[in-house]
Amino acid sequence: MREGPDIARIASLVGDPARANMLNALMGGTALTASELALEAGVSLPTASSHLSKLMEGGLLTVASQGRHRYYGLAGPQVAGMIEAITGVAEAVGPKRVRPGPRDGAMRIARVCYDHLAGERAVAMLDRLVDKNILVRDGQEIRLGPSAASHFAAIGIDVYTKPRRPVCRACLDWSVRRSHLAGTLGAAILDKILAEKWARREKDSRAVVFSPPGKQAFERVFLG
Amino acid sequence: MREGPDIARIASLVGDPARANMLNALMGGTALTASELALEAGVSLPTASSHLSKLMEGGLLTVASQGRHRYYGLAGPQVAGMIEAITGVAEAVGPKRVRPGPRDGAMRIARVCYDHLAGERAVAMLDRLVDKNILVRDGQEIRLGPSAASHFAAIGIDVYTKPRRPVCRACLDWSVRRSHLAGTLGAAILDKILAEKWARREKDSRAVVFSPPGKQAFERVFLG
DNA sequence: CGCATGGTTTGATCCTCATCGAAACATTCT
DNA sequence: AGAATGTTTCGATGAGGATCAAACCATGCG
Repeated sequence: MREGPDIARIASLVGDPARANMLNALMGGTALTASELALEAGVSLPTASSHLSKLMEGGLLTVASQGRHRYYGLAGPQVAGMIEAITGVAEAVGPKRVRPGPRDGAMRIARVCYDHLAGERAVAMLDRLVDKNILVRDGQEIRLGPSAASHFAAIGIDVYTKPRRPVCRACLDWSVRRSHLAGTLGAAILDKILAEKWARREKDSRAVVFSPPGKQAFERVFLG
Repeated sequence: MREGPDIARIASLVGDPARANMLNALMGGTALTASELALEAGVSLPTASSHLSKLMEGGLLTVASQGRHRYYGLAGPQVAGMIEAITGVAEAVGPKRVRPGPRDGAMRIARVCYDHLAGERAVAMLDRLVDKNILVRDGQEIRLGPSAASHFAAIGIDVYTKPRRPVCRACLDWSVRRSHLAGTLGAAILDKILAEKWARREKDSRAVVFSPPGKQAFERVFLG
């Protein structure tokens, strides 16, 4: 009956279906209002509000009040990583995989993980960037290589403008069980992909689907 | 109200204090009997049995019957990784850190993570092994370097005898937020450390405490 | 065999917590 | 100011599930 950090408290927060749905929705990276989350979770507004305050108190969420809207978002990358880890286990032990459906395939290839790209394509990208010595792995940390600044500047990404969070971080991928790129650079790359319309977010899903020309452009820039 | 893998189901399994205590105990790596786990969780035997069957059904545990004993253990490294991830969040958001006590410090330095060593000392070891090119990072995977076989053979660890699991794996450390070494090699090294009596398991804890000469020996072999 | 020990099943109890309707509060728009 | 929309609080209801005592299996020992 030893006592460590209160793991049961955190897990039970995620353990309610309504709250799990909310967190899943927030894994999309965009902050959502209480009403949107209520809809997402399939519960009434008061119920959702109650859940949200519990998640807030548990430190899993942050909120930004803008006028009469309150935008809820995940508290940070660590929380996102935890959700991914739980998802991985659920995926592995879940015998309920009745419909591996097309959307599921799309998720494996590319999806949003909090604020950056995940999935096979993202894993391949990080591998290639490390191969080309543009990024350098240093344990769990990832550092910028000598040619990083010029390389990313060439495609319109300034790696020095957002000093708050670490620029690069590794994030474990639940579908491939390898790392992909997180941090501000990861976020900037996802922005770029969406801004250039190389890919679009699937409606009501974390899946990211590339158009054929978009896929080519992505491969030319990041896998070439 | 999209439906992914059943994350709430898994999280709610971990979300009960009794079950969380059991899982925590099993993070020590050794399989335990139902009675031991009941004691660990602070509940009666029937209650524990009920919890254990739930965890089994959820796919988080495996059991091995030996005579009239039933030894329960974690289902695999992925489950262990999930627990570590949840622990990390609980640690981060937990304002309840009333007593950072000495045992907590020992845990940060070195502890057992399922079947291998974790903590600052383990992170330092992996860094050094990679620096010396004995191991080679390849994304989340870790491969053996050219001199690996001879290097480990010299200290009595045969890296080719256990082909079932991957030899090396990276595992994210919750206290340092960097990777340490898992896989069969990680397990073999922990075995070595305990066999040579360089360190001993703290009673009723995951902490691993090195004796002064043991620490020197460890540093000579793995950090030299 | 019969007895002890480890483990599970059953049944009953109790309590937490998810849920929603109604009302209160807040903010923005007209 | 008043209406409309977004959000939280309050109160009551209900269901799920954690708990243990007692009875029930199973294995090992003499």
